[in-house]
Amino acid sequence: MEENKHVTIYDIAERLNLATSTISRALKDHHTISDKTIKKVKKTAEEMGFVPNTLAAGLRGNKTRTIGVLIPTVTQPFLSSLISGIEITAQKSDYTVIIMQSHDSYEEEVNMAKSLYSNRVSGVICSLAMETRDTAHFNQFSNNNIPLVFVDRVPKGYNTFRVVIDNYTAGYKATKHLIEQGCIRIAHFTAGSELGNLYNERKRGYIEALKDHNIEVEEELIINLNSVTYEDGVKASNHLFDLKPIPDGLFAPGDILAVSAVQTAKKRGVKVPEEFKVIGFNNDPISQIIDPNLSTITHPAEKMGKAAAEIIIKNLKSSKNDDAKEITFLNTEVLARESTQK
Amino acid sequence: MEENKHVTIYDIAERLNLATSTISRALKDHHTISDKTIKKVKKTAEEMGFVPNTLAAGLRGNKTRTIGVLIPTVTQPFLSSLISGIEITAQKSDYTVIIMQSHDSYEEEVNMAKSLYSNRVSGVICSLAMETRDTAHFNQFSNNNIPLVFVDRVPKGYNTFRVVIDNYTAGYKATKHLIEQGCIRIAHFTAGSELGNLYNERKRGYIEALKDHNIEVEEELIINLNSVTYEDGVKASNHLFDLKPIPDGLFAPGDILAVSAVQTAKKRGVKVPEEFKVIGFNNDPISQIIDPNLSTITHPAEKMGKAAAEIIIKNLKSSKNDDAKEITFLNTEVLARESTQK
DNA sequence: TATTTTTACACAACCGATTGCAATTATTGT
DNA sequence: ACAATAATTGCAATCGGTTGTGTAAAAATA
Repeated sequence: MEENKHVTIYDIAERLNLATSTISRALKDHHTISDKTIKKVKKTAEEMGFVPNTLAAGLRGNKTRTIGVLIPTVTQPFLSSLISGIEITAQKSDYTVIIMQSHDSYEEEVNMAKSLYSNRVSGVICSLAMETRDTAHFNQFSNNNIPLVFVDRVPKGYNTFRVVIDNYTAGYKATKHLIEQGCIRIAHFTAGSELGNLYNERKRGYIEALKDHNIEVEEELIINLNSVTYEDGVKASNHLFDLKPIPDGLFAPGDILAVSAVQTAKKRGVKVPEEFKVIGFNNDPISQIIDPNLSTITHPAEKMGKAAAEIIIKNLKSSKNDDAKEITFLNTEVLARESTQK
Repeated sequence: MEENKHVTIYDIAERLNLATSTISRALKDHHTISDKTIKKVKKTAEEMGFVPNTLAAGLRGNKTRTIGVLIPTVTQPFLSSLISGIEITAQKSDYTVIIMQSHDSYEEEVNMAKSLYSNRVSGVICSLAMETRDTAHFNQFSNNNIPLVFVDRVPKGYNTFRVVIDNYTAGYKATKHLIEQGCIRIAHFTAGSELGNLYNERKRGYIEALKDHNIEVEEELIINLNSVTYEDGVKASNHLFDLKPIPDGLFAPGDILAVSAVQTAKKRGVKVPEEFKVIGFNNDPISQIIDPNLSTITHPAEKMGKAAAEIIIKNLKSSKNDDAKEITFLNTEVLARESTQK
């Protein structure tokens, strides 16, 4: 149990009779240091087990090479894939990732944002909490020139980078797919959230698709959920199956909801897809597990993570204060599987 | 677009005509500072939008209140729940969590460990990569008195904290359950990994359970997988169903594998659970989605995360150099669902 | 009132890497 | 051989909190 104190560049400097500045430069191949010295320093550093202190460097240079990620939770497949993408890209450029969960709480999001700022992250990637209604807590980043990228659940009217899918089009595609499979009375689950209102967009797509195909929009078939959970999905599904006649299709803006509908249908003796076709959203793992396999809309989580991280890194490199905070749209596709088969 | 420079305690000190030391102490309610001053300082800090620089504090105090988490991936349900548990506990005690993924690669694990050390994390929670065969890269933590907790996939013969389940007993229970449900020829999938060999333990439990119930252990029914993936599960399952007669039960040490077996069974016309009963492991979300619902063994991911984080935090508080690195065993249970019904 | 004890705050070093600038040494040209 | 230039390396300040120690003022005690 030896108490190795951390080895610093001072230790190396002493050993080699050089200045710390020389060590510092040698370690990063600065051109003013001779090759001989560089080799010597690196060798000694290696021998002594030197590991640079990120804090010191970060404090001095005011850059930490750290990307803060602020998301509702890590346990949703979409979000953990998002993280994965961020992390892979970050790792390539030698960035570290700090992850914080808001648990969809506004208060926690505010605290976490402050904590990220406190840690002087170089950039921030965020997907908004459900509860969040204003974005003042993100000003500390914008004001200090810390690149900020919102992903998926993004605020309106806030000038930052955004990486999203076109939820309107996706909703349209999903609904159109159901129509093409023969549905004429299509139900829809939705959920209200003002800021990161991707459900509204999907709903808009749903409605437009119906209109374009001359199908009447029935308010009774659009069910507003309190939360996007399995339980609420079951409730809503039961409600649908209580109707007479029941609808013949459902566009659920999430695979969990879709699965809850399929399972509720089974319980109530409704045959999927014969009597009731379902399309979900996200292409979560469960969509391929459930029987019948769930048709769904792809949601390129990992790609979105990569894109977001790349924006941060690129922005940090150029460091020019682009005022143009572009929006990156990633593509989505219909995955036609068993649950919407004719 | 105002360029607010970060507000520091120097700024506050100047404004109030006080020393930075006073500011620093006032902000943390040091007893040598008068209440009046404390209030004044806090108010001003608030007004000026002061956010402490974690780096500076960490550098000086050599403690960052950061917990490093080093795991194979964040996308497995077990691991993302583990993170969730860690994060919840950390947040309560005002710790930050840094997450890094090894992607089951030894090399990456070594790099990530170095990076965590470089970030001077206060503690480390790790679940080993599949590839990892030695633990030398963790010595930097032990040697420097940085608490290290291994979770789930833990190394043998390395004196650190460990939070695990009793894989042997869990394997025994799972197998016993199958026997109780009437199985007499029980197959088992396993996977080889030397260091964090939880599969070996589960297998050991499987074998002992068979022996205790006077059932012959047939090598032919124990299949060694290269990886714990859906694809390899399908292969192995097909292999089982090629046997004559086919086994009547399977203990799969992971729900993905179990699901792959159930789905392969369906494809090949084998009825689950009538002809073939299956029990999985982990209680992943998919276990409740698949039809028939999968019997499984609970794996208290979030609890394990919490336990691990608590160990770190407790250890950091007492800071006494406990040589006793206890092992925390968490409980597992059989969840009997449809896939093993008589 | 004089003296001791508290109370409240200031001073300054410190953590470890970075970097502008000065200084030294080596190299080149004439 | 000597100035001029280039190549190396050293010096010292800096980032922003933290903390041991010193000190002046206020309060308590004699």
